[in-house]
Amino acid sequence: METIEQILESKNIRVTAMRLLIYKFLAENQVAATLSDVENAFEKADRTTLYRTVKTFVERDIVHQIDDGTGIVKYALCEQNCSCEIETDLHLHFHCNNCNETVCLTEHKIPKIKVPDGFVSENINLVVKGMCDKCSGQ
Amino acid sequence: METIEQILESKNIRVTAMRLLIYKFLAENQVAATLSDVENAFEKADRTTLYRTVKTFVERDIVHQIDDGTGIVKYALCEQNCSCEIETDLHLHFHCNNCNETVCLTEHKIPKIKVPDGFVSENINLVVKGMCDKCSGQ
DNA sequence: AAAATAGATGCATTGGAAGTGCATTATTGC
DNA sequence: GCAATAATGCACTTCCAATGCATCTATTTT
Ligand SMILES: [Mn+2]
Ligand SMILES: [Mn+2]
Ligand SMILES: [Zn+2]
Ligand SMILES: [Zn+2]
Repeated sequence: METIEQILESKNIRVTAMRLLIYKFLAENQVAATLSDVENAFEKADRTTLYRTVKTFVERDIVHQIDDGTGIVKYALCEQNCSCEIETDLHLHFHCNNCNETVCLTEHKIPKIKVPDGFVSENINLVVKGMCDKCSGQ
Repeated sequence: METIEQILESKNIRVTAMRLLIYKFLAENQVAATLSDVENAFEKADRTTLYRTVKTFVERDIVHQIDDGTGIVKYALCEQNCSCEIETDLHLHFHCNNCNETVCLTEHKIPKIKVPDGFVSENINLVVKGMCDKCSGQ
């Protein structure tokens, strides 16, 4: 079991108090978080610091960015050993139109998608919208 | 062959000069257009009018809104008889990371996607990112 | 240890895009 | 033509992303 410190260091991210806190926040959160969510969790911290911290995490592939169609970017921790590139890392995301929460369905990989001749697929974003388990009442 | 006037009227959209122009612009455009694209095409028109015209088109299901992950909404005409809802209308979109253009791949329908128990799928957004045919050099 | 360097954080400000309230103009139905 | 209704235009607001620069902190070098 790697500690958070080790995870950060393995990605050449300097360990700071703030970064540890933000990492923990994302780790404890079951749903993808917006920057505002992070802000609300750390009211004393500066918005820019939070913004840049999360951005660093994304650049170093320990957090992935989710575009669920709401127009507001959401963030979630990557799985261990995720490279954020290989096809096997691509999972689908579910956005609940009722509670507005977005979750990673990491077990649900994205199926092979055919594209026309001449097009080269490098990445795939798949978002399913509807009613989440909590909101559908079962 | 329906005229544009007939298409608008069939969806209870009043025919105005501006709306005809915007419709034609979208029809001639092979790639999905941002609001800025529309603005640039009609510099004399007011931004709000363009915004609300496109919005009306979306609400009446003659234009669909595309969220390709760039953070900027894009618009494209729906196909004839599109309801924007039925599963058979859902096609995939391709976003080129090189030229930044997004195109509808209307022939490529979105495959069935399984979601976990309790989740109810109502809509699916599938965007493939990579290199388009023009940019890949073939 | 002190100095030098690099990196992180905080504050102020900017920019872009979406959205709205309200006055004016055009269109429609009578 | 007149009244009602819808479309358009202008001004303004809100929201989030992003950046320049000063300051503080940690690391490295001497
Ligand atoms: Mn995810
Ligand atoms: Mn499309
Ligand atoms: Zn929900
Ligand atoms: Zn291209």
